[in-house]
Amino acid sequence: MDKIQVEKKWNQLWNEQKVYSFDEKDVDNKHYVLEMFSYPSGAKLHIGHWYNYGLTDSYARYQIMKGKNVFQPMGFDAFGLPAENYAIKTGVHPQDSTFHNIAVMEEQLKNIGAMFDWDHEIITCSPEYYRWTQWLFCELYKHGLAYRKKAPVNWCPSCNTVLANEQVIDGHCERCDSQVIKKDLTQWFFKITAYAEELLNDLDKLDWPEKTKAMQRNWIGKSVGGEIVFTLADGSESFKVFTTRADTLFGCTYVVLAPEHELVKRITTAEHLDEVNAYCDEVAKTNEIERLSTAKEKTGVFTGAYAINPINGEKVEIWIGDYVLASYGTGAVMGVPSHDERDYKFAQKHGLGIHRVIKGATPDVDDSLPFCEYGVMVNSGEFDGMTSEQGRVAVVEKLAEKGLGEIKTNYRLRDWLVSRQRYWGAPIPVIHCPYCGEVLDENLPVELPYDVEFKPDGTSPLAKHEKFIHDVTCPKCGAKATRDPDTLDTFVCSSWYFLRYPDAHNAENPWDTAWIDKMLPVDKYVGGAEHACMHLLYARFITKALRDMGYLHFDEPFKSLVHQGVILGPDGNRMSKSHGNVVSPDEYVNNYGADVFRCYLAFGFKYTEGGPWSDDGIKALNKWLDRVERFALSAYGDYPTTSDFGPAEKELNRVRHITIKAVDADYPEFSFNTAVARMMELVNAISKYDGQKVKNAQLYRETMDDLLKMLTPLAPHITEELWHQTGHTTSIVVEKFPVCDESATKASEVELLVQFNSKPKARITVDATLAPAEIQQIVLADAKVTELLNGATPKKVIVIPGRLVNIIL
RNA sequence: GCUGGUAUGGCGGAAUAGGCAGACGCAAGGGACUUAAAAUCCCUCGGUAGAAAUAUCGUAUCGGUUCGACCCCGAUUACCAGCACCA
Repeated sequence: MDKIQVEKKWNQLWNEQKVYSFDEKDVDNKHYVLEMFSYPSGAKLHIGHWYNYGLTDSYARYQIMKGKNVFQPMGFDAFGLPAENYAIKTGVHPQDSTFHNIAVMEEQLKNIGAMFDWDHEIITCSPEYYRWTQWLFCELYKHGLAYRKKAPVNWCPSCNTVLANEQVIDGHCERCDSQVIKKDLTQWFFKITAYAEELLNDLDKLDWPEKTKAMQRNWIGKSVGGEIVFTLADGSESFKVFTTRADTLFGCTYVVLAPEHELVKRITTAEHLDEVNAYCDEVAKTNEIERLSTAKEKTGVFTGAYAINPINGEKVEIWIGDYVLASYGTGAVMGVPSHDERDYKFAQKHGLGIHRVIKGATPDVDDSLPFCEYGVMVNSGEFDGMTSEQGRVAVVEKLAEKGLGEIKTNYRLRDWLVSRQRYWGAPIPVIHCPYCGEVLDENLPVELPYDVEFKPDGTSPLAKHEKFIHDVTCPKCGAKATRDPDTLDTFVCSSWYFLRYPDAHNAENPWDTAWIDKMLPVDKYVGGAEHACMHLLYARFITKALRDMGYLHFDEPFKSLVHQGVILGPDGNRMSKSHGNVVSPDEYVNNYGADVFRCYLAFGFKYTEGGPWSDDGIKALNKWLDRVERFALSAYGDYPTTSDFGPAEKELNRVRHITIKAVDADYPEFSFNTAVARMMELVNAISKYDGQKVKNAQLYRETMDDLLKMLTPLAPHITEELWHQTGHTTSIVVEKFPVCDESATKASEVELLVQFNSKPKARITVDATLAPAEIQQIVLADAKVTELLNGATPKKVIVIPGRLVNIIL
């Protein structure tokens, strides 16, 4: 068969007849399968697209055959920096290049032969979509979850533009390689931290890869400790430190404030002023990457001021040091050199005191300093003898009595910075009024103007657009006002797209609540692991926020998640232009067809692992599919038939049903490689019996039908062609998956391994239905076994029916 | 450093629940068919010893539990990924 022609033919027919469109009436039986949508780049589909979309489609096709009403939409995450950079370089407008790329990519995606429901397609850069992204922003704002504050951002001094975190590679600009600096700008944030606790707790409910859940837990970084109040020695002011080790408080010999701490300016003594100012200036200049480097020496300077340790009244020096982060906890820490690695180094360098207050709980614990484990409190007054676990609570509680401490939970998670000084994104729907301040513009969409200039001069094209920025009045008071010049992070667009798909053409609302309550959550979500702490976390947050606003009534967007592995270049490195190891699927698809290519991706890798690309096996899959074709045609050809059902027929039938059982278990697990292997075994069995021993054409044909059905999720075009060539008139796509006949899978006799002291010694074939006691009797009576026993009496006999008999002497 | 993961032939990878390690395929070697090639079909294919039957070793390393361990437990090593001065 000419696979390329066949694929064209069926693809077209399926699309015309909408063989597999979602049935909205049968929503109770829905199965929402979603692949992460992609950015419409100018390049063609790469192997990763095929791997994700092709094989997830196989999963979806399997679910259809199992009777599920599958919803599998597709769309484009179409805003983003590459199109804008392309515009700066070539002058081609992002809107033009993006829609062109989308048209090209749609065609390519259709070639895969996936059953995407294009009627529900969404494109995030179209005003019909982004008006609702802007609506989302407004809703978050109204509910206190969007706010503006001054914050440091990544700034490339050479490109004169703000960079996203992902564009900063080891502290350098990914485009021009110059060092990125920090710049303070007023930015919009989403208050994801309000959901930190729920985002953490609900992970337990999810059928997600453990490593992804672990990454999110890590990212959220919950830490339970205490806030402790230190008062200045002169009694004028106080400040708090956060610690998880209040049990070490008696060992505190100094405190350190972040250089940005608001107290620094007021408490520094005249004598130390120059030094402190110089240090703060220096810190402001160093970039964040350098500052956060663990390798860097712990620097700091003394402010000249003193504070009182509230637990014992001791006077301790107040230092500033750049290893203390202003943005975490209280921006101040206590220094306990005896029980903290960093504090120890800091104290040694600056000649600060070291008092041991924790002893190892057992004598054999290493007593060298710093001792950072939990132990038993010593030199701690009334707390002596308490364990660290008890003490870290007891000390805070004691202080709480005097109002000098409280139990406190901190999270590492920060609020989500969503402003971008870019053009190609959804405009932030806010108007700045000189009288009313920031005011939402709810006349949506706030459309991106088309006629903008792309110059890398540091100002976003939007900010320079006179009409967009200034031709606006305040919705509240009507005064002349200005628009917010920034656009939203593209992750905002992708944080809710799965909610829009089921109701993609709703012009009045972002969605119908009753409808998406039925359609969601997504039953199977498939995409790359690199989104663990970005998209997957944002989407969960937005879902929970919308739930609390009443727009939907479920807690989590993605019930079950699978990460496809990464297909690497043949050299084992990630495919990239700079490595020169990019393999294009086109050549293979053009030579062998989409089905062969998909089958090879299925067979050659463990799906969740991926691995280096190698095309050694692709010919083998081509050959194998040809083989399937030959057998299918021979079964339905001029085949001599009888109604015999002898041993050969029984055996073929057995393999057939074992295969059905195995493949039926493999597909839902994304275990495509073993599914193919099992089907190859069935073909081998057919080959073994074909035309020689099996004379029963009905069995042969039924077996062949089952094989084609099992194979159709992976090779839909070829199997559809064979299905029709063998006289069927329905579409195989909507056939039911074969059902395993358990009774047929059992052989009447089994070969058991006989072991002596766990070493294999003999093989005995017995009736498969025998009970262990009967097996033991037969085995011990066997001639070979009696010979090997040589008169000895076994101490013990272990019988595993269907497997082995182990005789212990 | 922390967290998670991985480690099985020449290669990609199997192994339900602790029960015959290496399924399935690739590569390699041999053979049939053919003038020849392609295609197809058959056989061999973890190491060592042996003509063979067979013996023996073997799932990163070391140890343990068990009649029996790729699988469970303890320690170690290497690699991959994410986070990384989070007090």
